[in-house]
Amino acid sequence: MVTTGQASGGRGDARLTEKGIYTAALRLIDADGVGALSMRKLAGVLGVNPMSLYHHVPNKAALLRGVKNLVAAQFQPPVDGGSWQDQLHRFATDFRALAHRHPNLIVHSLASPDFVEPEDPFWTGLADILTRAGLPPTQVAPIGAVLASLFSGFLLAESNGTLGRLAAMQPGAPGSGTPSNADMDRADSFQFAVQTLIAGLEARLP
Amino acid sequence: MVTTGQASGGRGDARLTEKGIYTAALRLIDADGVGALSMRKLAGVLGVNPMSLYHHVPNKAALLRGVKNLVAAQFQPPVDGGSWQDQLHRFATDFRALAHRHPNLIVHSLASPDFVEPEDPFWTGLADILTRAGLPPTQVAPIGAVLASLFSGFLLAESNGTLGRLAAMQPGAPGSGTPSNADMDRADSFQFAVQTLIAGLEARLP
DNA sequence: ACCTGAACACCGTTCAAGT
DNA sequence: ACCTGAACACCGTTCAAGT
Repeated sequence: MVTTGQASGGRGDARLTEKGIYTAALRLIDADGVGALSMRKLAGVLGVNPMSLYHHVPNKAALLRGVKNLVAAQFQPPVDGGSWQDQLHRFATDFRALAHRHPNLIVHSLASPDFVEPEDPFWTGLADILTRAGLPPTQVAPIGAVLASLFSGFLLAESNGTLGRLAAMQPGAPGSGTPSNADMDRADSFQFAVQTLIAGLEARLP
Repeated sequence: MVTTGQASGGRGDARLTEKGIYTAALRLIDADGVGALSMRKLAGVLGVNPMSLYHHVPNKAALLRGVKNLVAAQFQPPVDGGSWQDQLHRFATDFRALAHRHPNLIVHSLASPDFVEPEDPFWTGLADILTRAGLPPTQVAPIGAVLASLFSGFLLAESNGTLGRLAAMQPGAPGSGTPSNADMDRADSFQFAVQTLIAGLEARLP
C-alpha cells in the first residue's frame, strides 16, 4: 500500500504545482473574494512557506491571471445549431452559469484592465456566432466587443447584487428600499437582457 | 493681513474637512487608481498625520463611498424634452461624460457590491425617463435595473480598455492582436450600445 | 531545482496620551 | 474636540542561505 496521494486537497503533502496553486487560490476566492486572497494565506492553505509560491508563480497578478485562465478553460462554447438567436441565447446561458459558479472571480476579472483577453473562449465563441450570423467580417470585432461589454455588465451587476437591489425598488418610494413582489424575477431579467442584445444585433444584420 | 486661507489645495494649512478629504482622495484616485489610494498616502497629501483622518471618516470603505457620493452629486440628470429615445440618449451621453472624467472611480464603483445605491441620481434619473416613456410603474425598477446594468458594462469596458482592445481585433487572426483600421470608432460603439438599449426598451412598451 | 527565514517597505486600524 | 505617536496584525516581494 503505497501512499501516492497527490490529491491536492487542503493538506500540504502534495507537491507544489502551478495548477494546484491556481486551484487552491480559486477555492479561496470562491469562499471569500479576491480581496481576501493573499499569498501568505494561500501558502497556509497549501501547507507551505509563503516564499515557495514564488518559484512557481512570478507574482500575485500572474496568480490571478492564472486562476482566470483556469476558469476560462472550463468554458466550452456550445455547439452550433438552430438560429443565431438560439446560439446567442445558449452562449449567454452557459456563460452566465459559469459566472454563477465563480461570482467573486468574475467580478474581479471583468473590472480589471487586461483581464479579458482575445484568446478567451468567451470572446472567440461569441465572434464565431456573430460570423455565422452573417455579420460582415470587419464588423464582428467592434460589434462583438460592444455586445460582450453590455452582457458583462449584466453578469457583473447580477453577481455583486446590484441588479437585484435596484430591481426590487418600489417606484413610488425612493430610498425606502421596500422590495416589491417583483413581476420580474431573476430569470426574466436574464431573458430581457438577452432579448435586448439580440434586438441590437438584428438592427445590424443585412 | 490675516491668512484665513482654507484653500484645501495640496498643502496642509487647511483645516481637515470631510469634503476636503474626499476631494483629495478623488484626485489621488484619478491619478493612480483606487488600488493606489491609502489612508497614509492621503494623509501625506493633506499634510496631516494618518490617524487624524479617522476623526472625520470612520474607515477606508466609508472614504470610498464618500468619494463616490461626491462625484454622483455632480451628475444632474438632463432636463426632459424630446422623445424618450432622445432623453435616454442624452442621459447616457451625460453619464458617459462623467465616467470619462473619473474612469478609475467608476470602474471601482460599478464593480463593488453596495456601491450603486437607489438614491444615486444615475438611478433616479433613469427611472424618471422610463416612467415618462410610459412603462408600467411596476416594471420601471426591474427593466431599469437591467438597462442600467447593461450600460454600466459598456462604461466599464470602455473605461478599463477592454472594449477598445476587443474591438480592434482582426477577425482572421486570432491572438495576433493586429489592430484593424476599425470601421467603428469609439463614438460608433457608444451609438450602437445606446441604440441596442433603446431597441430593448421599445420591445417592452405598450 | 526547490525551499526557507529574515528582512524591507508598505498596509488599515486601535488606543492611550496629549493639546 | 481634535490631533498624534506607538503599536498590532497584516500585506507583497527580495535575497541570501540552505538542501
